[in-house]
Amino acid sequence: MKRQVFDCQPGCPVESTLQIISGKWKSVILYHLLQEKVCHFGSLQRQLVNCSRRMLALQLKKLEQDQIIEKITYQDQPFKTEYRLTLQGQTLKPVILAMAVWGEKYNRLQKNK
Amino acid sequence: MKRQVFDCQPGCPVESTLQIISGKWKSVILYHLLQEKVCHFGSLQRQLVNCSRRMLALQLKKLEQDQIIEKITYQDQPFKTEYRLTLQGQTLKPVILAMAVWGEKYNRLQKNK
DNA sequence: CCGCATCCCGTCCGATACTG
DNA sequence: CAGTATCGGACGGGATGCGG
Repeated sequence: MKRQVFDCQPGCPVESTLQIISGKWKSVILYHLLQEKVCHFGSLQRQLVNCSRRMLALQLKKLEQDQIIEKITYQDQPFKTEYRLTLQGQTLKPVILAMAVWGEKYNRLQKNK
Repeated sequence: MKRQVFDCQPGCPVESTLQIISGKWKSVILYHLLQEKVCHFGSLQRQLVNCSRRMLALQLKKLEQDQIIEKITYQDQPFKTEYRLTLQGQTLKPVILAMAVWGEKYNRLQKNK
């Protein structure tokens, strides 16, 4: 592993998780992949309205390098690619889900203000 | 709320959670507060060995503004401050715990490589 | 001990244009 | 449609020093 962005104590488990899912958009990408199983580059981009093409590609590549997602490219014209979670990536489900659940409750609280 | 760093779709729950817990060190801070109930500034800094004083203060302030933690200052010399989770902050427990659990498993996997 | 202000530099990231 | 290369401005975040 190259750089350790989050070394609190060596081996802090939260730190380890952050190595993988921190980074702009990563967890949101994972959230959509959890819901839809398979996503095209374009459909992801439509969901993440404020994420640039460049940024989306970068984050997808990192997730792929960490073996959280895998990519399948079809050479047809026009090109098409599919992204899906790996088995390893699916183990992140409880983490992403916990975030989604908390966020929903939080949104409801905010609305009543 | 001032800026929306993560607008995927408006109201995306994962995005809402990220508004609160994304940011360098925030979730690690919360992790320690969950374990120890009350932390002094200094003890937090000792845990987060690579977090500068400036950075720690900044993140604590943000968490305080979002009413996730609360601060108590004792005016004795030398100064002392205590941080603890608010009730609202305690609702983040499932999120942080899920991250910790995943990180532990991940660490064990890495060790066997 | 705790926390803020200032300075300053490295990186992130958006805009744009180009390729398969 | 999916992805890469390059550039330049914005911002994050470290170092340092001051003040409660």
